[in-house]
Amino acid sequence: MKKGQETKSRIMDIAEAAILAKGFGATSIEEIIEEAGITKSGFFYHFSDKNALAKALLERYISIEDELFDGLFDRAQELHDDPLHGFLIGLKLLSELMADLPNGHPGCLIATYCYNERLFDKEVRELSQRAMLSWRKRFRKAFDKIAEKYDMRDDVDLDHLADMVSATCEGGIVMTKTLRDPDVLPQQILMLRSYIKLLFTERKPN
Amino acid sequence: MKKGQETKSRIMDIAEAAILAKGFGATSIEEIIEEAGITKSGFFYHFSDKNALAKALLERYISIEDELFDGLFDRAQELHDDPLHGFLIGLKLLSELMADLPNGHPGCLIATYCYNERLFDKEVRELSQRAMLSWRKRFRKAFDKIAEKYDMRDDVDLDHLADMVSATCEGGIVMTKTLRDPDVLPQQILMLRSYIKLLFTERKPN
DNA sequence: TGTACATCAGTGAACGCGCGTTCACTGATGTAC
DNA sequence: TGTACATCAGTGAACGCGCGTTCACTGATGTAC
Repeated sequence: MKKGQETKSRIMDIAEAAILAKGFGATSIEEIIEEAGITKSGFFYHFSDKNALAKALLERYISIEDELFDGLFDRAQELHDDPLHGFLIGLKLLSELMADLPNGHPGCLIATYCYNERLFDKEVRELSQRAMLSWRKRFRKAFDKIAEKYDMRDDVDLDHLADMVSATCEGGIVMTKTLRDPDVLPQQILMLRSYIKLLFTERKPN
Repeated sequence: MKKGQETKSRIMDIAEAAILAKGFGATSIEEIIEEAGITKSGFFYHFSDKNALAKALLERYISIEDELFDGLFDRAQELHDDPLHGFLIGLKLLSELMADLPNGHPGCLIATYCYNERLFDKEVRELSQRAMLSWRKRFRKAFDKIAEKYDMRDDVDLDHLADMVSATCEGGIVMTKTLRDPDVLPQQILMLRSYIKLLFTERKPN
């Protein structure tokens, strides 16, 4: 990586950690550059203003998260070609990944941003929104495939079921952070897994 | 209500709304007093410093939320004396209550605080933690009663199940705020209801 | 290989504004006798 | 009922600090000929 890019991503790492712990408005450029070991003008060389930092962080966060989901559920599907069992394995892998974070999940950038919405311009807010909708679509696709093969014990909307994946992660993260207990998030993911296991039932051959 | 108390709670209303939309650090005393129509010294007459405001807001939020849960699930239990069906009615009522908020849920103060943790002293952080644990205990009690009468289709820990109520609310709120869609939170509560309905199954008479 | 120029990755100093907090004060209301 | 005093619910002015942003600049590296 070129020197400029290396500095830029270091700024972003520091900023992200600070924002997840104090919110965007309470995170000053001053403290970021102090930790990064550059001057304030150095910061403004990389970001035109503070909002540009917010946008860059969110874009990076979303693409990392997308890649993570891609890799995880693709790999799970390789381990078991049945759509339901593949998805259940995916959730197990996700739970294990979250359990492996030594100090618990540091927080979801989209959640902080939603509790800081008034600070951002329309562009950033729409970026969050699009990401949430893309995750709905992603999981909806998986549930469509499952529903082709399995009957459902309860008549629930598959979009709502898809949203449950994001909601469980967001809720689990808030609880893990509040309780300072790294286990809550992975356990909540396993609770979601339990629901999906119960919800879908082998289709009777007709 | 005496005049001082009336002003104090007006300050708190304005502050809470601002904090849920911008975070604690980005909410200035200046903007609060402007909206409240008092001077800055008037603010400091009611709160010794900004942290005292944070603490007062959290205490009020927790006690309101506690009363809400008490009222709701007590009433639900009156409507159906079976512990499972009473609880399912409670979740339905909760979902309807959330659906009735015209602009969607404004946000959970505990969630903002967890994403602003570095800004608060130990006292405030422990207050959040205790509230979360008390909700776990509250719902755990309800599930214990249900589990006395019903078998479970899946062997899950009842503390984790109890946590699922808070996690669903927190996750649903984050999604509702991010998507600007008031329906997501109530629907997620109904998804939780669907899980609980499937999880518990009539005990065979022995 | 040498030179001229362009781009990269910053530095240093200054700016004006708004922030949280303090302090001496004041007018209105309540209470004791 | 009148008076003295205490408490309540604030006001007004001032403070020093840190914030985001701008601007003219610079040394190191890369590229063209």
